[in-house]
Amino acid sequence: MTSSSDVRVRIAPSPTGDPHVGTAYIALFNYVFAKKHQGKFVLRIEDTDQTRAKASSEQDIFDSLKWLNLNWDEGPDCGGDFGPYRQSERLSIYREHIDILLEKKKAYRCFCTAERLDELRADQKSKGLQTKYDGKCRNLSEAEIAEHLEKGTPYVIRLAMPQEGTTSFNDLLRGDVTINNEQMDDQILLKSDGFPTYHFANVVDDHLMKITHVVRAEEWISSTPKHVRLYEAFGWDEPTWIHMPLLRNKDKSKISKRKNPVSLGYYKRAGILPQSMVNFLALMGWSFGDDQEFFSLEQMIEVFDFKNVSLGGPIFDQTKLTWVNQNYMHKMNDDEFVAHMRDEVITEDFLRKLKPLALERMTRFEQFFDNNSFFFNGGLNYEGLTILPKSREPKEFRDMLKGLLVVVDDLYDWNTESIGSALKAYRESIEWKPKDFFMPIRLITTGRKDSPPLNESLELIGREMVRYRIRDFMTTMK
RNA sequence: GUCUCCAUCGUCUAGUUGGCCUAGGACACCGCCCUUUCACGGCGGCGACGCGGGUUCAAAUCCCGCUGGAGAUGCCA
Repeated sequence: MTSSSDVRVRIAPSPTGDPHVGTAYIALFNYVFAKKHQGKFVLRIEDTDQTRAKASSEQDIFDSLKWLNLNWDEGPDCGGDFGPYRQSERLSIYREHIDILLEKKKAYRCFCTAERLDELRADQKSKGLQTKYDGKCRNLSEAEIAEHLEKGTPYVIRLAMPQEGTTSFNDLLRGDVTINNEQMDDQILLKSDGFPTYHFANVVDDHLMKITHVVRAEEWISSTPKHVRLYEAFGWDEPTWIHMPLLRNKDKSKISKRKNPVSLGYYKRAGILPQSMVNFLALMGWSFGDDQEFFSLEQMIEVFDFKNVSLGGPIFDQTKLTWVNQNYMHKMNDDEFVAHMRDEVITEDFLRKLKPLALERMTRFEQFFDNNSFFFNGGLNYEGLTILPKSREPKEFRDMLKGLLVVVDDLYDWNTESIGSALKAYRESIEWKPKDFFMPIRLITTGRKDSPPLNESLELIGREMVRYRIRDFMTTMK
């Protein structure tokens, strides 16, 4: 029996984009559980995907979590006894642990090419079979392995899963979960670029960082048996597994940016107070008891118990979030209101960015708010505006906007130059006249024809709000 | 397709050891009141145990099946 002060939990976001509301959701429950038991809350950055990791995103994660007051005890910025806390800085640790498994014959080198695996998968799929590695490299002779290594054939390391029997684990919220081992794939642990996969890095790090409770989202349930087998291969004790429900879109699918704003930055920009967000997130799948809907982080910690978690995936409904926020807003005193307007809404930083766009279009300062309201607003009102170009059908206009959303999503950096070149490239690819293309975008994102230069405006409005307005407009055109 | 998880009002949920549930609260919506307008606030209304079998004196609550939803099935996490 461990004493409660031994509790150690973590969140492990990957720095691949705007900090996600789902990250905050899981962070909240980890944080509250840690505080409840006087334990430690660890922040670990999972930057093992070289193709997707984005440098600025790590700082954004820090900022977002701090904004919500979900402060961590150990992490890349503040250190701790079990660092480093950035997976890209732990490569040698993973190497050592791979060697242990190789030595124990629990893992093996796989020299199969990506092409072969694609074909294998396609073949299995066409036959209605489960897709899974066929074990070709599982029993290579020492000589064959040596030959491949000699030639420098790229390879990955796979875990040798048991091929019969079952694997079970106990989830604190769901009880025992068992799967047949035939279902289990020989999970890749180390990619050919030498980086570990999530599954491997995660297990190694959780063990070395002495994580006692893995609190993560439901989407991980199906890979937990693999993790269990990994712990077993090392001879380590498993943590307690706790799989929280998944936040959902309106259509019940896993929450996603294509269907719902998911960026914490968006909600901050949209005027949601951090305590509103935390309170609302807590209401997703958990209840305070006694029908109490409003509570602080401190109050939540006081009464927290995983027993009060309900397992149905909650729909992230902005209407209720707004209502929670309204409640907190209306409680602000004069000082709080002034401070918030000054520090969060009409900030000095924003005014400085706005000045070159706004000033030359004004003859009196009284025009400031009227001219620039769309920089501060959320959704816009399109009444009285003719947005659809005369020469285009609604259907193709809609398709253009769908493509535009993808362009907005896929843009790596969000600034005047990158926006400009991306829009230009997109327009050229679909061969629309500039007028048919740019004016509707201007109208949709700013709500007016006489707004400042488009690229600059879009940068200031922000990626998330631009995406929101395009989607919002699309719903109005039915 | 296969595996796994889940299942109370449109939405978030209470219901935790079966009876006090003719299923409670909140959001949204509708109506009324307050009010020179709007908002806030107050009062009220609408509205759910997915279906079928068991077990039991008694089931939203336990068991089985079905159906439905979701996730996983990636050298993403």
